[in-house]
Amino acid sequence: MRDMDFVPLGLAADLVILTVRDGRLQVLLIRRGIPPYEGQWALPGGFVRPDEDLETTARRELAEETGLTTERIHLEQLATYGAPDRDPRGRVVSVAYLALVPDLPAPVAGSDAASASWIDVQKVRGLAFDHDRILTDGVERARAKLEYSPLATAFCPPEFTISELRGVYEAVWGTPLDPRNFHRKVTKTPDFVAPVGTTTTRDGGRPAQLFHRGTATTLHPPMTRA
Amino acid sequence: MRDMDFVPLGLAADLVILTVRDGRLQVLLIRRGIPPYEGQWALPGGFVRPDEDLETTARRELAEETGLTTERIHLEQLATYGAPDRDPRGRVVSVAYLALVPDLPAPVAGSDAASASWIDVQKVRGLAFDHDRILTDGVERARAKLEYSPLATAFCPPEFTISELRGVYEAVWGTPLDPRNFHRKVTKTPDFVAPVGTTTTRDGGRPAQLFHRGTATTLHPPMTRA
DNA sequence: TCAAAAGTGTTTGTCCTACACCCATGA
DNA sequence: TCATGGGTGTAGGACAAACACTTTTGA
Repeated sequence: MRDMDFVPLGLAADLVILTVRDGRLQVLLIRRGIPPYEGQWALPGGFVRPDEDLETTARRELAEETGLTTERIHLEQLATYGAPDRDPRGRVVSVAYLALVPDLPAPVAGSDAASASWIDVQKVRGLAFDHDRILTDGVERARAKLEYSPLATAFCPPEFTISELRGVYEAVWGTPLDPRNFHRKVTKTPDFVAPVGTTTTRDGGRPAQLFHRGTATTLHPPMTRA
Repeated sequence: MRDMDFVPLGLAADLVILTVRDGRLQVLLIRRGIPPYEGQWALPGGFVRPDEDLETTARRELAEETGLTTERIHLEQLATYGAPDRDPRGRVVSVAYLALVPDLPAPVAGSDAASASWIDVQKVRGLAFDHDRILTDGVERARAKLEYSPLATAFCPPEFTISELRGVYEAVWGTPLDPRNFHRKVTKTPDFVAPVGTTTTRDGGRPAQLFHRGTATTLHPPMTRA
């Protein structure tokens, strides 16, 4: 690093916000109200303010788009995209973040002027800028992380059943899993989940135990895709 | 993303360049010749030029510091660091890259004015800026990737023996591995390595087969740390 | 002949898969 | 009572750790 050299450029934080709804992996997109790419779908995001940390920007945008208290939301840096021609307005470097949120009880309200919607990840094509690529990277990250981390719980409400957790894996990976073996594996992996002590019949059939997140940060051995 | 908003800021690419020498994991550091942090060790890096892609900046710096043709060098984006106060000169956002290079036959020459050295990763402390953190993240990434990718070969010359490859794992992970089981596992994992057909006695003892990289991009099943 | 490293065989235990089977509820 | 999902048991196979053993070189 030599002299300071302030090239004129914009610094943005864009968000890949994923959730599982109706058994399908979905992403929160906004429809752009202004050029460039007016009318097209894009990832939510915004410019980093002076003296604002990158993650603070991301969390602020997340709160604006989802209307949620974001303290308990999983948010991690994904990657940075800086091709010189990625934004027709000029040089804009975007730090992308990946957020995993539970199926929201409240609708996506108050997301300023632009209209926001949950869209099936499978159906998304033709996003503005290089957002197709960013989304692909985010989904791939999420798929990989479910294998060796307890991150699937980030898609669940505070209390969940084992089959709800299984539904997350099936939606994100797009493959069916054996309910019996899944149950055994999850409950036997140390600190993956912890029993609450109560049961629910919201999934039908025999009452299922409720669990909340355990304290594990990595899974040994990992969960395996079919 | 709303209006263009060009906050004055510097955009830099910093490099965590790792190698394995003498059985130890080492990182390339430069001693800073100018303030801030004058005289302290830091990661090599430099500012992104206008209209230059981020990875191009990283590869240019890599070539400058190592004197190598960088085409065959493994280089991947690590993470972006943008705390407002991380550089006392002003707002500087740094995109960090991780490079894995073989034990260089040629010395580290021509790295402009600053003096560059290979330092044992274990012994590094007190780097300039937030470079301790960046280095830690880079080493952690390398350790994790050896498990499920054939990336250990990036530390090896084009032709290598199985025990040289094992030496890479032992150095990066800091644990001894069973030579017999390691040999079996590597040679039986499809497309991890491919036999050249010749042998060498440079490691002493019975001649060892030489291998080069296979075409695999992920390892199934993964290599396991002790 | 000996040391050193390469490479193979074998045992033992763990984990995964597949599926038979039983349990507890609502309709 | 039946349908539905929750949960346990178990047999068979794949794989990993540990280590005895053989092979091929240089000194």
